[in-house]
Amino acid sequence: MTLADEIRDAIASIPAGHVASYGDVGAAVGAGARQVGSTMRLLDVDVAWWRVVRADGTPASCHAGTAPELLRDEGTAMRGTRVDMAVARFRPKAPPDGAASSST
DNA sequence: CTTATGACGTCAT
DNA sequence: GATGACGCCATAA
Repeated sequence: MTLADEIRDAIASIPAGHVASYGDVGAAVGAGARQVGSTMRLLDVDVAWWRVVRADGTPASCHAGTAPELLRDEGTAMRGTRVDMAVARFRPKAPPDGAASSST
């Protein structure tokens, strides 16, 4: 099990109409915010990356132009071109004790 | 082993 | 509200 797998699982658990910040996903997998983004790009995970936005609701920099449209299509609460984190914010799960270690 | 980069986060200006 | 700067940790070379 690697960060990419943890990240993929965490993002896959995000319901339509909601989003999670890289920080939330990072915490859920026991990693940092940047690790989520960089690892995903490098691993090319096939997940709903558009449901993963920055802490302030701005879409990921590499999809900053397409994410808002995908989010609105799912009924995500939006604030202009950004996501209304006050409503659409979703936490994949609580910070596990084994995700960071991935021993088992 | 070290150096460099990054789909980020928060504070200061 | 937007931009600049530093810190964070994992991955690649």
